[in-house]
Amino acid sequence: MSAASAPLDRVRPPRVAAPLTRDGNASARVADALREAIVGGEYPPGSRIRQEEIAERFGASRVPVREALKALEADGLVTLVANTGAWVTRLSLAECEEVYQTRERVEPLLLRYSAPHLDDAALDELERLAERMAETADVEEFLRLDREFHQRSYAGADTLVLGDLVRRLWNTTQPYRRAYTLMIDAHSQRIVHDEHHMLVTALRDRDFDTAERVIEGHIRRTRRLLASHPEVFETLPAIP
Amino acid sequence: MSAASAPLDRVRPPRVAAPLTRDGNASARVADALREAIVGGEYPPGSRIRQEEIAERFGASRVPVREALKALEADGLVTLVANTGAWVTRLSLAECEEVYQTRERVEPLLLRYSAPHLDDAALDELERLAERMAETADVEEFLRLDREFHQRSYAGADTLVLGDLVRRLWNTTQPYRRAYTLMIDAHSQRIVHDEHHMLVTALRDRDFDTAERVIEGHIRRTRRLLASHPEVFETLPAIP
DNA sequence: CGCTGTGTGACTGGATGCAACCGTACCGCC
DNA sequence: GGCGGTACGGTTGCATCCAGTCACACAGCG
Repeated sequence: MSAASAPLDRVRPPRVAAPLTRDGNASARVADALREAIVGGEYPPGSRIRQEEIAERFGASRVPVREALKALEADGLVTLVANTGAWVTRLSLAECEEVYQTRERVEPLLLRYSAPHLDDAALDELERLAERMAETADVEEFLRLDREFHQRSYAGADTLVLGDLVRRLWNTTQPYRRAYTLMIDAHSQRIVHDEHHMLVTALRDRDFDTAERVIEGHIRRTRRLLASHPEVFETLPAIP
Repeated sequence: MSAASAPLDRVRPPRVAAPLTRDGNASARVADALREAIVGGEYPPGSRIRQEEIAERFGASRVPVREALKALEADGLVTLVANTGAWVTRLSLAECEEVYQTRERVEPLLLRYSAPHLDDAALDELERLAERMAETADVEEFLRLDREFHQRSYAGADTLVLGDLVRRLWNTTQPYRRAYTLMIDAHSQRIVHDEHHMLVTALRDRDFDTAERVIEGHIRRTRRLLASHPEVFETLPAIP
């Protein structure tokens, strides 16, 4: 190929840095907004996504919408079929378990990256979030707090690829977490609270090995709980 | 939003299935070809990618090229900067170690999915690949065989998300694997061969725990070897 | 009454053209 | 001679237009 000659070619691009909330880029803006809408439950798994509808909704043309869909496809959030359309990715129980097993292995690593950099203020905030989770009865609030709790526990990691990976895994499974959160009883909720508390305690003690084990067990228990509610994956019954 | 009314909306899309080598889709074709070109070393990390050049090369317009770039960005292979351009993602040593540590945790899991479904023929093929690796002196051949060896060891996994994840991790680190392969000595190469052989043996014995440990150690050792050659990441010196 | 073939509608995919932005180089000024 | 401002070239980003494809529905046939 033609050797790099123009000076611009040698400019170092900024490190990927901020995958969320970019600026003047319509394509990225649509991608972020659509991702948020899907994760927020507005478009449930299996629902059709029409390019024109999205374009009109976000005040853009269909071209940036298509680019956003391509990006979200790579994220695993939507499934594209050539010449046919786009749907919000629907996971089977087996696929969801895959994601959770992956999380069991990966999130302890991310926690290991993060933990040493969490100061007392951050840990206090974690504890406060855990308390608020125990008090709320609203599902959406519970999900939001849960997500923020874990995200903050990873906030100390100045990693670039691992954080994105974990975020992707969370995003793709968010709809199912929502569905099963609706059906967990007070006892299970109590266990979640205890595990979060154990995590904070381990982090305070600078006992990172224990912290890793706690988060791993936390995810594993959730996976098993989810597997015991397969009906979550059978809504939207298979079409003939 | 408007409730799904058109019958098409309820059609179940085919499972994500084949992310590689799709058909009439120009965008996907460009993405695959460009991915292969990057992984193949034709576009080294840090090099500029001009849309028009790619479009002309693959006989397409700039629109599918941009969609392909968006997908590859989500794959972590290219880095896009708004209104500026696209570059092949360049990893720092720290980022590369992140990817390798992730692989250490994830690939044993994928192997666990795959191993039970590998029959004698598959294991024979693995052994044959390992032997050919020991014989070859060509770097590209070595890399190709190594990739195929590991890919085949995961071929039994009928997983959908994990396989893609591992493939992504391999792709993003391929250039660095190539760079350091050029500088490993006969002793290290011998160790690689032994580890591959140990893996096949464990698989033959249906000793999956050992297989997991072997693959984990294999990746860890490679990571450390790579960390001992930081000069790999200092080519293309940082621009002022 | 059930099945097959064809027509129509709607959506997606791609190409072209234009506007906006960035980086570079040149020129004037301090 | 060094520095700041400005004009230019090149590239990216987006909107519009057109062609291709798929799904659905209806008519015709067995």
